[in-house]
Amino acid sequence: MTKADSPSHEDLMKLDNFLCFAIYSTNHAFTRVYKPLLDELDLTYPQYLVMVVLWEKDDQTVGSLGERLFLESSTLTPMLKRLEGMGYISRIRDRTDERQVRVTLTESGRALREKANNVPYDIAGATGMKPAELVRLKQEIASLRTSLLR
Amino acid sequence: MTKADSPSHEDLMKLDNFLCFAIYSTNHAFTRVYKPLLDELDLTYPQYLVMVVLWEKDDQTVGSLGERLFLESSTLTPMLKRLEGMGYISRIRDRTDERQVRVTLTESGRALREKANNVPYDIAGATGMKPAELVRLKQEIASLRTSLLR
DNA sequence: AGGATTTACATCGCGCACGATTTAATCGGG
DNA sequence: CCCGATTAAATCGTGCGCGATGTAAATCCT
Repeated sequence: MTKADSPSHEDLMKLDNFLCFAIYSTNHAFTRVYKPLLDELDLTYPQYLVMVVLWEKDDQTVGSLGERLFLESSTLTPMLKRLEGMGYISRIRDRTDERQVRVTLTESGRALREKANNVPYDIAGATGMKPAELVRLKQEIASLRTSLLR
Repeated sequence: MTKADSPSHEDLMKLDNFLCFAIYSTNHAFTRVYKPLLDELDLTYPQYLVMVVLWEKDDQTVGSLGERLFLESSTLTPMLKRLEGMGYISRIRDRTDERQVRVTLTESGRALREKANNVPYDIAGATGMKPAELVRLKQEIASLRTSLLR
């Protein structure tokens, strides 16, 4: 394929030219880099993301967590039960609207934040990218996500 | 955060500033976009990636598929058994090295390629990006993956 | 007011995905 | 030639992740 041409069909059918596969495999790579760091906190990677959302804003419903993380209640409910079992959060039905479950940090959950302080720096280091590059790439990918969900 | 500063710690702890989350959530978004297209082929998204690898080069071992896709045998073995059950591939122990399993396309597996012809175009369309942009972004993300796995 | 509809979460079944372990085959050194 | 080490898959247990479905509460509508 030359610079001026559109990719040929043969090119498009090669795995290495799939943007989705780049994303897919890089996502797995991130999970592997996070693993040893999160093992210290007894968290999985998705559980860590939930904690990040709660550290940012405590006392949210299952629905609002799902909206933030793009996850369904069928994914979150079991995850939240595990986090509750570990003592990091509590799940309580909302008094005024019993359909909703309010998720709040426990003391232990708030304390965990300090232990997790270094994680973003370690990860940023593993990317080998400069902060400004990271921000730009992140933004590009986020806007791709928006296109896909449109 | 101003243009000249490094991100503050508070910034770094916000979910929206996580490159990993952009990747994670965009990966899920891709899965959703692929779903209706792949339903026609009776394939899941990871199964489709396996088929793409085999369409590119038939007759591979479980190990080489895993190297290509960054997956372990514990993931591939059950997946390959499903694809075999659907009649798209066959799994046969290598005569000369009985430790290896050779994965080859069946006639039905090769035929499926034609039915899948339009998929890359539909996906490219859903990204809303120009071919050249797609290639550049894909390359950037692939090199990020390389850094992470180093 | 009260039945129909909508909303929020939970449950279930299925398919990844991995680490740890197991099994079987091959390789290598003495 | 044989026994220990290595290699390739498979197996097992755990945790996402989703769509379809269920359940109960809130809301809507006349």
